[in-house]
Amino acid sequence: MYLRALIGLAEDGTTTCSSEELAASAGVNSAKLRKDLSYLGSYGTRGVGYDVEYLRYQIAREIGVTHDWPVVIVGIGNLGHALANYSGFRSRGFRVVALLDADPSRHDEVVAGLDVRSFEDLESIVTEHDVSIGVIATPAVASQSVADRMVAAGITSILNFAPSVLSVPDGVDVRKVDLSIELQILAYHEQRKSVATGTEGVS
Amino acid sequence: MYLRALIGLAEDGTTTCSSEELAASAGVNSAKLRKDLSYLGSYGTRGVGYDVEYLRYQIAREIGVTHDWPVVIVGIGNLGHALANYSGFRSRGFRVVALLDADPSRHDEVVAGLDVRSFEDLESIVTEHDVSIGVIATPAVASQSVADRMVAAGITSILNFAPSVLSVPDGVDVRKVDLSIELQILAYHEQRKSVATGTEGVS
DNA sequence: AGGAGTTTGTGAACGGGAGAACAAAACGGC
DNA sequence: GCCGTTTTGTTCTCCCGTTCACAAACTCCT
Ligand SMILES: NC(=O)c1ccc[n+]([C@@H]2O[C@H](COP(=O)([O-])OP(=O)(O)OC[C@H]3O[C@@H](n4cnc5c(N)ncnc54)[C@H](O)[C@@H]3O)[C@@H](O)[C@H]2O)c1
Ligand SMILES: NC(=O)c1ccc[n+]([C@@H]2O[C@H](COP(=O)([O-])OP(=O)(O)OC[C@H]3O[C@@H](n4cnc5c(N)ncnc54)[C@H](O)[C@@H]3O)[C@@H](O)[C@H]2O)c1
Repeated sequence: MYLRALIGLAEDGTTTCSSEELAASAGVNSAKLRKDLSYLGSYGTRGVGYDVEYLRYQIAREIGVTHDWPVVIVGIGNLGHALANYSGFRSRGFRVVALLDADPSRHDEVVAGLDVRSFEDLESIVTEHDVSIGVIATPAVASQSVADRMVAAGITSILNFAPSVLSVPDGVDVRKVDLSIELQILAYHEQRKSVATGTEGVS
Repeated sequence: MYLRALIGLAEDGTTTCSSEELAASAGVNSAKLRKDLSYLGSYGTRGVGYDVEYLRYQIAREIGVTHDWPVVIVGIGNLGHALANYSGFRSRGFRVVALLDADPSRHDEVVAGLDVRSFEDLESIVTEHDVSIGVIATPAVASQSVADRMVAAGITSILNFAPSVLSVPDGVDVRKVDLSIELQILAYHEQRKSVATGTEGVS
């Protein structure tokens, strides 16, 4: 988030910023920001602040987005299409190298300039492009088997959009994005608001 | 997540489960599960476990998904289409009542059985359907102005997919889903793996 | 009826993130 | 060259979520 805020500041022509300004752009407390940055090193100047371009590079280097990461997306349905068409990944250091789907009727399609290919091609694509990050956008029932194949093919980081709990060997990272849960959390707070005001009490 | 795990167990015909089983389904520690459930009440039976159907209802009641929540989606581009077409929201207690977009050329379209309507209709739709939850799937530059309009119209919970920091009045909840950040976190861990093994050291 | 075996609910310990506060360091003016 | 001002880097404290561990409670078998 700090990296994104710095890119925004750089685009606005800002060359230097204080922890206070940067924290405001990122939506956090300035003490937290300074502490977070201190884990990377002492890249600021006391009395002055941080050099936007310099700090931007240091953070990018630390999180490993100085070079592009190849990514494969499996499951080119509603969500897979959106992800494939999303330009933001490219500009943030990720390059979608392949779109895979188990349904042969999808293999004719070209999405975002890429052929949708057979899931069977996973291993060869991973080897060819040295892919370590995979995105799962299949239905929940298929997600575990897709994850297993990914791991066997050599992928060691998985972003899972299916509402499922994946089990993977040690050394493989999984992050889950669960949109229904996000809405449910909002609904929970909404309900508490209405109960508090008595607008919509549930018997 | 517990609710989802319970629904899965119920579909499998399980009528009773222990904290250990349910925790495994949800991917958490069993002590944590028991403590979490204890905040809702004592719905288990010692020596036996939890009644799946009963606990399912109790959790659903607590988080407020016993009745449907109306939702509006603003920004019917790549992501908005996917969200509108997603059937999982409906089955988890959410009903998309309107799709809004600022671009008039999109207003002809019908997505998932709903007309794409003008963003100007926001206020009347919110009032008519008593909507309290809004989803923002517009570009980042538009997200703050969309959020402001939503809040003015009476929406008090926002799910934001744009990579932006929204500022809203007290009493309004915002949750942010940031897919690029998720990938960056995976890339960071990937980089650390390669540095550790010396495969891909960065000078 | 009573004891063995299970499983929940919860008190206590632990760990870590977040914020307040302040010393150290850099800059600028004179 | 020195002092006041600004802002970072870091320490200390607080608070909250997670986990362990165990007593209480329930079932089943004899
Ligand atoms: N669409 C959304 O906005 C949305 C929102 C939240 C969560 N999700 C989740 O994301 C996942 C995808 O959603 P969707 O709406 O795109 O579904 P979808 O049905 O439109 O697409 C799923 C795609 O996966 C492919 N597939 C199925 N099994 C496969 C396998 N074993 N290997 C490879 N490909 C396979 C199908 O052919 C299909 O093209 C689901 O798990 C869903 O719950 C989607
Ligand atoms: N597509 C993805 O998979 C993806 C992934 C991560 C994040 N995002 C984020 O989600 C957002 C949407 O992404 P997208 O790919 O769907 O973009 P998109 O450009 O395809 O769609 C954006 C839509 O918003 C509409 N819009 C613009 N300004 C508006 C306004 N003021 N009011 C109402 N509607 C307005 C546009 O007409 C367009 O239809 C972006 O912020 C993007 O960064 C998308």
